[in-house]
Amino acid sequence: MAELQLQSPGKQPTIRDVAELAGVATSTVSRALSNPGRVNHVTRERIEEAAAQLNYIPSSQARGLSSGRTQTVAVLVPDITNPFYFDIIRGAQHQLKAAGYTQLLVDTEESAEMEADALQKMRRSADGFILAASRLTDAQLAEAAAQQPLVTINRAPAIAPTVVIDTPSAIIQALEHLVSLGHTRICFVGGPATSWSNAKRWQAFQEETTERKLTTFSVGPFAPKTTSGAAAADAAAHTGATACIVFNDLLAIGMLQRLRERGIRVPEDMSIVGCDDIFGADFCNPPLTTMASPIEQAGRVAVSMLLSRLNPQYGGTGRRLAVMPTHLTVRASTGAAPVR
Amino acid sequence: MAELQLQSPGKQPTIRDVAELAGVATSTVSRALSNPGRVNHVTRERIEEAAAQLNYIPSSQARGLSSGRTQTVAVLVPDITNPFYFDIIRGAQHQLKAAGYTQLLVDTEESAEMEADALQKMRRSADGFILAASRLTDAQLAEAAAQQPLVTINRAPAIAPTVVIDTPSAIIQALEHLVSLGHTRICFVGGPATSWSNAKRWQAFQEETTERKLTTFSVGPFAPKTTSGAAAADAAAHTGATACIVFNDLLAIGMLQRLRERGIRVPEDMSIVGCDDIFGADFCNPPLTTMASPIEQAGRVAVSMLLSRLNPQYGGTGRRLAVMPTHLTVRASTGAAPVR
DNA sequence: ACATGGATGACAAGCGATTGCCAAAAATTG
DNA sequence: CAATTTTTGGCAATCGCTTGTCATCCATGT
Repeated sequence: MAELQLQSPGKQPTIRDVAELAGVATSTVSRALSNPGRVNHVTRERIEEAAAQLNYIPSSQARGLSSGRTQTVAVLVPDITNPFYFDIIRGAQHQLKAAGYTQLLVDTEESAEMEADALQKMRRSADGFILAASRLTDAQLAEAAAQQPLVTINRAPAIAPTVVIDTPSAIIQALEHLVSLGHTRICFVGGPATSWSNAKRWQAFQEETTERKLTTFSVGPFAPKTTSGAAAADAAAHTGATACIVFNDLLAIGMLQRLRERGIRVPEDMSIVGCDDIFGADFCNPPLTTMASPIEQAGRVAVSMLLSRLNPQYGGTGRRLAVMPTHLTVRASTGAAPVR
Repeated sequence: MAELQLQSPGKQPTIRDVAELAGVATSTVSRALSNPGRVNHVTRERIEEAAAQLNYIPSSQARGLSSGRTQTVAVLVPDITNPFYFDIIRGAQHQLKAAGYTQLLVDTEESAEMEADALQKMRRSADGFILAASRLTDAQLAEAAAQQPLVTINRAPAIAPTVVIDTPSAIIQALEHLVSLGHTRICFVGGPATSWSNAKRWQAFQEETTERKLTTFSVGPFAPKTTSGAAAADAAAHTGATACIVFNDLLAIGMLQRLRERGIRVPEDMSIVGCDDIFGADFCNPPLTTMASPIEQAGRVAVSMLLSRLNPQYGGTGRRLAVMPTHLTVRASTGAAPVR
């Protein structure tokens, strides 16, 4: 492929070269390429042949300049190294590529400011945004949503179209599981204060434990990283709880390590339930009981929602909310409550 | 910030609006913004003020169209969900952002074809490319390198500027470690056939084991995923080796799981050494002895090399090769050879 | 006070595509 | 076969910015 690359490397063929070779006007080439059906079948074939021969690739810059669209979607995640997000990233990437879009990945480093900044700086260069676990305030988010098309993941609906992972219901499953194992003193280990998911999980935890008349504790907030696990483990152990429901797997895995160091056995002395079922949850020690969800699918759905908004002609339901189901995956980090 | 957003949402301010507000020509605005020093201090301030007031962001499209540069670099990785790469991605992202560039992330899904395709399709939209663990043949790579600026990571030098992680020397360290533990029958568990790193590691393994007169085996190739670990573990166990040096941590972690299932104890019956020290290597069971390297730094260095090529005026050494040091991190997956 | 040179900033020509408009050609109809 | 409709494809304006060219202006040296 690409054998007759005789032009000097720097010179890319333009639409004019193609038009000349095919013996038509540039506008015809443009239409043949981006709006087939508007051009004669034979002519189009001739044009496509010429384009292929020249190894012509339209300049997305020029295309964007005149059409106003960039065929690009920016995906903002708080932490690129958090395995939770790369399933989202991959899901989004798949769906975007299928639709001929390019993905712009931005790591906002858990900072609302960087997030707002990226949103602002890229508003010209992206047709739309996917905000995964946005750290923005409701007001900031509303403002951003007013300026450009965006879809959020794990964020309050109503402000913008959103894909939520139904962790509250997973919390209930987790509590049921723990109660059935005899636990009555349960601790919630909280994630970032600005995380909407965290708030929802905490809320579900409170409601459910109150109803079941369980003794509860809570510690946190902690950064959602394994390195915060030590502090979280110490705090949780100090409460006297026999089981913990942890904001996410990263934190839970960090706790596992610390508890082991301290000689607190999991699950004999303390049961741990994580959330997300990320890469690593199945091979840590002990393997983590966790609330699993179709994260990659969440990424795909978010993109679909965004694209149907960007290209209303393709139809699409235009729904503003998608809820992803979750289920508890029981592994070895939960067990019967210790006898007192 | 951005309080007087009175324009209708769709209409972005252009350079003309800024020029008008500041009372100068558009060209002056352009120069003031992208080439300060070419414009009077006071005038520039006035322009900057006007720009800020209008919340003006230059269109990267238009800018790219006339300048020929896109201020964008594409980073191609074989598998976005492989933790090894996200350190590279993050390193690259940091360095790119610092230089005012945008990162385009592409997951080539371990496919040489997708890689070549992306390289081709994006040649107009990116100023340069970073190819992490390229799966291209030497010929394809040479062709690509002739068409556009690119830097490879973990790929033969000479064809293009490269950042290599010095795993061969790490292999030697690993062998030394295993020999000192009494192992004499060692198996190399190979990664993808198209991986240059794999070839280099295998070569180093062979040379060193020959010199030390060790009994060696090799199995593979295997896909670098935990799911391939089962097959790899079975094959390795079958050889009768007492220790394995595994292409990467992903595969090694997969093997760990399988060996456990089969009742083969690690490290009592079999020692395992991984490579890369990825996320998870420290908390798997048992924690993995592995060859660690500054992966994020590799990403940063690759970007630096690329940028100094794209912007020769900024100087930069223009070196074509950077070697990242590695060292063995001993954890619990290696131990004394079993007594026969 | 005059010539000189360096800053400064206005003008206008592109960059490579898209797209509205319209004329020519082809297909359809009565 | 003429009249009408539908297709087809060319012209040229336009998108927002960069940049080469050149006139103007001011500070400097003599």
